Amino acid sequence: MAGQVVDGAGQRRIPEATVARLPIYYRALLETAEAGVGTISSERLATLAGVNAAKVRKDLSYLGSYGTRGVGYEVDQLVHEISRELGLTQDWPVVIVGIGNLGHALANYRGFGARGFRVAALVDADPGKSNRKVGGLAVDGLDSLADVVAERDVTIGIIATPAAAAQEVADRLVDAGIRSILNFAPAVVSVPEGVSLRKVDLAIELQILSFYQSRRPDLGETAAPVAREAQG
Amino acid sequence: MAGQVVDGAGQRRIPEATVARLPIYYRALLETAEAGVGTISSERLATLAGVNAAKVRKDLSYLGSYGTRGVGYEVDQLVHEISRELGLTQDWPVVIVGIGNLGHALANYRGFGARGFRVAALVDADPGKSNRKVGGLAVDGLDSLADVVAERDVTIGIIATPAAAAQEVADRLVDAGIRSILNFAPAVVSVPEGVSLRKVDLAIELQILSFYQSRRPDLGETAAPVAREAQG
DNA sequence: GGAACTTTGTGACCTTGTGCACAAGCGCGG
DNA sequence: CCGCGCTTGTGCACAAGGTCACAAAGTTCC
Repeated sequence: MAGQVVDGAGQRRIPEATVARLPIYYRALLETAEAGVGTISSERLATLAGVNAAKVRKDLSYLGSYGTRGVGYEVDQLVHEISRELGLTQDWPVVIVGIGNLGHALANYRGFGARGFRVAALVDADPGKSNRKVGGLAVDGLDSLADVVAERDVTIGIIATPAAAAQEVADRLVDAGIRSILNFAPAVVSVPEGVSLRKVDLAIELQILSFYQSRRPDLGETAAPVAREAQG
Repeated sequence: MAGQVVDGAGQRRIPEATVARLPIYYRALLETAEAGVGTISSERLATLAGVNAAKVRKDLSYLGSYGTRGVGYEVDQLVHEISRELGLTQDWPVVIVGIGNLGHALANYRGFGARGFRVAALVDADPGKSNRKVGGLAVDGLDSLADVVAERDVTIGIIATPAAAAQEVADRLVDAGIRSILNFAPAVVSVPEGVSLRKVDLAIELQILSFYQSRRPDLGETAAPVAREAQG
C-alpha cells in the first residue's frame, strides 16, 4: 500500500489531533530557527512542544519524509512544510464581531500579524461604538458586516459578543460568506456543513479545572491529567 | 460487575471527554431551568448542547441514575448533581497574572461570579501598574504573589503574560501553592505532577481554522470537521 | 570499508471515545 | 390491571489516538 493515508482528493489525510499540534511545533521551530539552530531531533522538538518524541515523529510523517535518520529534521524545511500545510503562506483577514472587553483586547492583540492573520475589520451592533476607533481601525455597524467582509476579503470571523447574540452573528457571518468561525461567546452555536467552527470558553475551562481540583485528595495520589492539547 | 467504574478512592471515574462536556450541559440546564421547564429529555439536552443524545445519556450515567425512563431528567436535580460534581458548590478565588490587554479584559469579564469563580487578585510584574485599579481591584506586584495567594485563599491561577514570562509565572504560582492553572500565553508551560494545566491559545485556534479553510475545495465535497467539543 | 552509534519512520498493540441499537423501566389511559 | 408509547441506561462494535519498540537508514570514526 506504500503506506500513505490519502483521501479522495489525493491529499494525505492528516488526523485532527495532529493538526492541532502542528501550530505548537511551528512555534517551537520558529524559536529554534531564530536561535540559529539548523537541525532538530524529534526528541528535542518533543521537549519544546511538551509531548513525546514518537508522537512528534508520527505527526511529522504525515507531512512527508523530511527527516534524516541519524541526524534529525532541518529546521527551515520543517518550518516551510508546516506553514504550507497550515496555509500560513497566505494572508488571512479577520473580522472581530463584538467590541466589548474581549473584542477590544483581541483587536489590540499582537501576534496576529506575525502568523499571517490580520484584523481587517471590527463590527459591533451598538451604533454608539461606530464612532470610536480601536487599535487604529474604525468600528462598523453590524448591518455593514456583509459589505465589509466582501470588500476586504475577510475569511475568518471571530465572535466576541454576549452569548445571546452569538447564533445570530454566526448566521450573518455564514451568510456573508465566511467559512471559518472562532466563537468566544459562552453559547453553543451551530453552523451549516462546510463551515468550520471552533470555540474558546473561559468559563468551561475554569469549570474543568474546578472538577479536578475538587477531586484532588490534597497531596494524595490521584494524579490530575495535564493539559488537553487542543483547545482542542 | 454491577457496572460501576470506580477508581481507587471509591469515586466513580468520569472520563475526561465527559468532564469537558459537563459544563456545557450545565449551562444549557441553567437556561432551561430559568425558562421554567422542570423536565428534560436527553434528546432535548443534546440539541441544546450540540451533541448527540446517546452521548448525553452515557455522560449523565457516570453521575448516577438520575433519569426517569419514559420521562427524562429533572432539571433541578441535574443542575445540582453536575454542579456538585464539578465542584461549583464552593467558591474559587482566582488570581490573574499579567494585566495587559487580555488580563484587563479578563479582570472585567462578567460570568466569573455566576459560576462560583471570583477574581480575587491581580498581579503584574510592572510596578507602574501597581498604582492602577482594574475592575475595582488593586494590581499587586509580582513579588507579592505568594502573599496574596495565601491571604486570599486563591486556588486557581490565570496566566495572561507575554510568552517569555509564562514559565516563570507558572513556577511562582506552583510555589505559591496553586494547583490549577489556565494559560493564555502562547508558550508551552510545564508543571509538576499534581498540578492541572489547561491552555487557551488564540493563534493556535486560528491556525487550525486556516488549515481546514485552505484545504477546502471551495464548494467541494471534503467536509471540514465541525467544532471539537472540548477545548477540551 | 566496516563497526558503533544515532535518529527516523512505522507496525503492532492498547486505551479512549463514539454511535447504534435495544432491552428494561416508567407513566398513562382505558 | 394491562398494554402502549416513550425514554433511559448500556452492551457492543468500531473509530481515533497514543505508546512502545524496533528495523531501516544515515553519520562518524578509525
